Amino acid sequence: MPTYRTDDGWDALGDPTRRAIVACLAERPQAVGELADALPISRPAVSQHLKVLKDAGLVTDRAAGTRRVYRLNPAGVAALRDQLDTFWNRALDGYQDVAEQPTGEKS
Amino acid sequence: MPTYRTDDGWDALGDPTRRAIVACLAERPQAVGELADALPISRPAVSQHLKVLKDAGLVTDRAAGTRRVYRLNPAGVAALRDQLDTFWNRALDGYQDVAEQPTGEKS
DNA sequence: ACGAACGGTAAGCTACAACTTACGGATGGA
DNA sequence: TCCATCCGTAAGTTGTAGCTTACCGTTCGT
Repeated sequence: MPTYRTDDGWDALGDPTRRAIVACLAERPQAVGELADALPISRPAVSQHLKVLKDAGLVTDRAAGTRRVYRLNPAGVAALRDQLDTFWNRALDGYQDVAEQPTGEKS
Repeated sequence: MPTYRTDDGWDALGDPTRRAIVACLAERPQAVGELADALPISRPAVSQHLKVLKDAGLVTDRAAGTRRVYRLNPAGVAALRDQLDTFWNRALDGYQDVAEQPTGEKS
């Protein structure tokens, strides 16, 4: 049972190429061809990544004629940020003291 | 040149097992054995993941006798969160209008 | 000082996922 | 209506990353 928790977006952003796509889309909404032209990978590859990102709720697609314009989904990004905040706060909760004071943790 | 930007922490959190470790460490600092006992993987595997997380600046280690206590690094988590915020803000910046208006992106 | 335990590293195997080429469906233009 | 373009999917290959077992160094307890 090697699956603890598929937090969607995390898996999606775990890939460098996908992060590059997200970065491109962060600048402005773009079509698949645009992204493929800006990245060193083929169009099909971009499509697949886009599918993953869309499945993760990080991007949304809009049909514009024969083109398909993808854009970032602020809600999805916000969800990730929120989760990160949780980790962060929880860490600070039981750490602040332990972290600063290496209370001479000899045996 | 298939490397766009290795944002450290992203690659680290891209793995479910590593996310589980982070979750465990978020609760409280723990030794390698503790983590291995809580997870369905061997100790060496935990060590390797810990190494990746440490290299990414997401955790720090403290020697406690024969044990090695690892803890989350709030700064590392904050860095991720900050970067996420950047994406988020940038998206909102050039989207709100473009998303609604398909400004006739003909060839 | 000896024994025991904990943790990190090395080497190897397996599985997954990212990328490619090829194909088909759909939409726009002439 | 016919052609061209764009996108998504299918099938296949390859690289890599995660896991395991085995070994070694280090540190504590007796």
